[in-house]
Amino acid sequence: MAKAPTVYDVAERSQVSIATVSRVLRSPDTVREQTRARVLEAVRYLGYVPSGNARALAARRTNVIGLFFPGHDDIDVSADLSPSAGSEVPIVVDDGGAAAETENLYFDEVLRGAEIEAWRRGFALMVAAGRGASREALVNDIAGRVDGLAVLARTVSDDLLAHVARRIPVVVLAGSERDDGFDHVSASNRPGMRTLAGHVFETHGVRDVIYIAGPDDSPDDAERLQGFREALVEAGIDQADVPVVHGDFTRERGRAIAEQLVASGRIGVAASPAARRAVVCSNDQTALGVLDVLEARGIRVPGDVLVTGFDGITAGRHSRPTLTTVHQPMVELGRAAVHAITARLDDPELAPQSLTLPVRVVLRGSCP
Amino acid sequence: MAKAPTVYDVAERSQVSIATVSRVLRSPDTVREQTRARVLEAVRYLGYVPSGNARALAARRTNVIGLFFPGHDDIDVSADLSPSAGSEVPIVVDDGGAAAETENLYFDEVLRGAEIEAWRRGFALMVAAGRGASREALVNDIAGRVDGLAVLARTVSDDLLAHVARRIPVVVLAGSERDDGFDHVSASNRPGMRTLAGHVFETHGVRDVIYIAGPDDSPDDAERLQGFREALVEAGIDQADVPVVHGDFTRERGRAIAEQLVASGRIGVAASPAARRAVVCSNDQTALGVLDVLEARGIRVPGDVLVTGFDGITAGRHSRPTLTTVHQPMVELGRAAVHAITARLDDPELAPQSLTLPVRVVLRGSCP
DNA sequence: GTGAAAGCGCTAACAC
DNA sequence: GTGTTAGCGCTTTCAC
Repeated sequence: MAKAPTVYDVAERSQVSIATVSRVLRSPDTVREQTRARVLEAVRYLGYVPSGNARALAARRTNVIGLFFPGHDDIDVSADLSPSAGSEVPIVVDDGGAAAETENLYFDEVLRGAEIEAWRRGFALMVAAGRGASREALVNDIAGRVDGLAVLARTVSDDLLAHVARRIPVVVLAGSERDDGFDHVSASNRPGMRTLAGHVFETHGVRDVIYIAGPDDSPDDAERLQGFREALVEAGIDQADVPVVHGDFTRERGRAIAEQLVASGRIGVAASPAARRAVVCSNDQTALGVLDVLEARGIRVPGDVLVTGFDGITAGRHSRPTLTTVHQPMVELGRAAVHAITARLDDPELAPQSLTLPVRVVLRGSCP
Repeated sequence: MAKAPTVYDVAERSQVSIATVSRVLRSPDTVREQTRARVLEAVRYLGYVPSGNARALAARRTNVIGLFFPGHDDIDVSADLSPSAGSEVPIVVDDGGAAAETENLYFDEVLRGAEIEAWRRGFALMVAAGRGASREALVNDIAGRVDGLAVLARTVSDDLLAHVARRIPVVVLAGSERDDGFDHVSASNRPGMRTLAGHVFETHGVRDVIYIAGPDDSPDDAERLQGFREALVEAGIDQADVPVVHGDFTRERGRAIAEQLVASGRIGVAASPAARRAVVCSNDQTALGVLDVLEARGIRVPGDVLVTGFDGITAGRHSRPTLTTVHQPMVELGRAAVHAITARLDDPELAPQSLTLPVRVVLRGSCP
C-alpha cells in the first residue's frame, strides 16, 4: 500500500501510452494482442487497481446507485468489541424473554432486491442508514457519489430531496404516490388491506374488530388504515364501533397493546363461536406480538380471536399459529427502485413514474 | 439534472474563488462569516452537491469502505417487474410448503453491523454481492472505489485478494486465522461447538449422536466440526460410531437429510429415555429443517431426539420447539471488520490482526 | 481571510 | 492500432 500504482506506472513499464493502458482495460479488443499482453503483465506485476474515482470523474458517471434508509437506532452501538477471553464459552438459558428483536427485516429484503438488480445492470450499491441530525448531511454526501438515489419515504425532508434531485434521479420507496415529481415505487397497501379485512368480515362473519395501526409518520400505515376503512364500509360496519389503537410496528409494542386489550376485556375467550373477535394489525411484527400474548393468556387463535398482519416477513411463517398476512414483494420493491433509477438514467426526459407492485393475501393459521 | 453545478458555478455566483467555496464546505470557520453566508446561499440557489469522486480524487481518500459477499444465487432474478394489474389482490392459502426461504440472514446481520460501524467512523459503505465468473471483476472494481475492503472468507481467490491488498487494507471475515498477512475477524467456532456438544454429552448423557455438517468450502464449518470432535474425545465417544453427514447449510437440505435419517431408522422415537439420540447441526437453518421433519413425523424433540444448531438466527427463537444453538455475534462481526479496516487505515504499519469474537451457547427447547 | 495554480488518475476525442 | 492532449471537479500548498 506504499503508493498505489497508476496508469502512468503501468504505461511506463509496458512501454505504451496511458491511453493504451486505458484501452486494454475498457475495450480490450481494440488493442493488438501482443500489446495487451504486455500491459496486463504490467498490471499484475505492479498490483494495479484502477481508481474508481478518477474513472468516474473522467467518465462523468460513477456506476453506483445509492440507497438510503432510516438508521438502526435500536442497536446498542457502544458495545465493546473486545476479543474472546480465552475459549470459555458461556452457556445461557434463553427463556424467550424480551430479547431484542431484529426489526429491520423489511429493509434487509429491500436491500437484497436492490443489490441484485444493481448488480444485473452493472452498478454497485452504496448504502447509508442515517440517524438523527446528521441524516441530511449523509444524504447530501452520498448523493455526490452516486448516479441515482433510492430513499425510503419520509426519511428525508422534501427540501433536501428536491435539492439532491437536481443532480441525480431520486426514487421514493414505499410512500404514497404524491405528485412531487419524483419516481415512486410502492406496494398495493390499500387494496391489500381492504381485501384482507374483507376476508375477515365476509368469510368469517366477524364484525367485532380492533385495528392496531403503526406509527403516525408511516405513509404505508396510512394507506393500510384507509383500506381497512373501505372494507368496513363495504361490510356495513360502523366505524365508531371499531377501536383504532396506535402502535409503532414493533413486536414489543404489539405485546404491550395486546396485554392492555386483554386486561380491559376487549379481547378474550369467545363465549360462543359467533362472539369471535378479530385483531387486524398494520404489520406483521405487531401481529406477532399479539400472538405472543394471546398464547400466553390461553386465548385461542383463531378459535377465540382472529389475528392478521401485513408484510409477509419470514417469521410469520413460523409463528404459532402461523400468521395470516398480506405479502409485500419486498425484494421486488428494491429491484424496482433500482430499475426506476436506471430507466431514468437512460432517459432523463421520462415523466415521473409511479410503480405499484402487487401484493397478495396469504391465509395461514391465525385467520384461515 | 441538466448539468450539475460545480464549485466554479458556486464561486462565480458568490463572487469568490473556488478555493473559498471549498473552504466553506470543509472548514467553515476559516472563512469570514459574511463570505460563508454568500457561498451557502449560492449553494442552495444552484442546487450544488459536491462531487464525491472529484473530492476523493483530490483528497486521495474516498471515505468509503467496501463489503463483499457471495451472491444470492438462490433468488429468481428474472421475475417480472410489472405493476399491479388494477387492484385485484389474490388470496392464497399458505400450506407451509416449500416456500423459498431467505437464507441470507447471516449476511444481513453482518451487513447491518458494518453499516453501523462505518457510519460511526464517518465512512460510507459500498456493498457488492458477487456470483459466478464476474466475481473477480467485481471485487477489483469495488477495490478501486474504497479505502478498505472486507471480504467473506473463501469468496475470493487468494491471488486476487493479494493483488487488491497491495492497494488497500483487506480484512477477511469468518475464516480460519491463516497466516496470510490479512486481518481476520471471526467467531469462536471451535470452542463454541465443543461446549455445546459437551453439553449434549455431559448434561444429557446422550452418546448416540449424528453430526450434520455444512458445505465443504465453509471454513467456519470445518472449525465447528473440529470442536465437535474435541467434545467427542472429551466424552470418550469413539468417532467411528458417529456419522457425519454433509449438508449445505440450507433448511431444505436439513429436511432432506432428516427424512433420510428417519427412513433409515437412524433417528426416531426413543424406546426408553436412555435411548434418546441427538442431532448436532453445523448451523441453524439445517437444524430447523430437521425440526420440521421430526415434528411432521411425530418424533418428539427433545423427548426422543435432541437437536442443536449454530449461529443464533432469529428464526431459532420462534421455531417449535425453540432451537438450542451457539450464538454468533453477527452484527459485531460486521462492526469488527470495519473497525479493523479503519485501524489499519490509521496505522498501516500495524501487524496483521486476528480478532476472535466470543460466542455463547444458548439453551432452548430443542436441547435444554 | 482569500486567490492562483498545480495536481489527483483517469477517459475520450482527435491526430497520426 | 497507438499516442497526445484536454479536461472531469475538487483539495491544497503557497502567496498576498
